[in-house]
Amino acid sequence: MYDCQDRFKVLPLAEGVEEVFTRLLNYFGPQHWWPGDTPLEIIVGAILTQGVNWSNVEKAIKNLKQEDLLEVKGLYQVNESKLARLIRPTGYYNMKAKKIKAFINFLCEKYDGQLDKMFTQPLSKLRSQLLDVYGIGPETADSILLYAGGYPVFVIDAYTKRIFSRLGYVSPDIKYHDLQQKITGSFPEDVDKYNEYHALLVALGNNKCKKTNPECGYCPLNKD
DNA sequence: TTCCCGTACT
DNA sequence: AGTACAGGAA
Repeated sequence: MYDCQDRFKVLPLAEGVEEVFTRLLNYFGPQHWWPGDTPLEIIVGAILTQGVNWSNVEKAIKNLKQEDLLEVKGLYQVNESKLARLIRPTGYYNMKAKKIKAFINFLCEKYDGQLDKMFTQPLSKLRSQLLDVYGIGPETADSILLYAGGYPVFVIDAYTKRIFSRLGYVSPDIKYHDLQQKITGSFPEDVDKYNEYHALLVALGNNKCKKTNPECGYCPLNKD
C-alpha cells in the first residue's frame, strides 16, 4: 500500500485533515488561487477545466481575452460556434461552449447579467440554482462559489478523492457529497483555508500523488 | 457506461 | 501509442 498510511492511520480523521494541510502548506507554500483576474474569468475557467489540465485552459482564456470576450455582454452575444472555436484547446469544446452559454443565459435571466447580484444570494440557494444550470455539477458549482463568490465551500475533485483514499480515510469511489461532509465536518469553516487547501491538494496530485507511478518517496506527507 | 476531445508527458 | 487530465450529461 501507500507509505502515507503508516503515519495517518494513527491519526483520527479530524487531525489527519489538519495535518495534511499543515504539511502541504509548509512544502508547497501558498498557491494564490484561483488563477483568474475577475469572477467571470474564474467561472469560465471552472467550466473549461472540466476533465482537462489547466495548461489547456490557459490557451483558451488567452483566446477569449484577445477577442474581448471575458465579459458578460460579449459572451452573451457571441455565437456558439465561434465560442467553441476559441476554446478548442480545452477539448470537449462543443459541450463547453454550450455550457458557458447556459451559464450566461442563467445569469442574464435571473440576475440581470450581474455577478454581484448573483453573489448576494445565500449559499445553499445559489448552489442549488447553479446545479440546475446545464454543465454545472457539484465540483464546478463549488469552485464558482468558493473562488468567484468567496463562499465557505470545500471543493472536492479527483485529486481530493485520490489523496484521502490513499491516506486510508475513505474508499476510492466515495461520493462527492460524502467526502465533502467528512472533510468539512472536522475542519473550521474558513474561506481562505478552503481556498488554499484545495489548491494544495491539486499541487500534490500533480507533482507527487499521481494516478500512476506516485512519487511516495518524495511526498511531503511521508517526511518527518 | 459511454461520449464529449485537445494537450502534455511517458 | 498510451495515458492522464480542476467533470458532467445522456
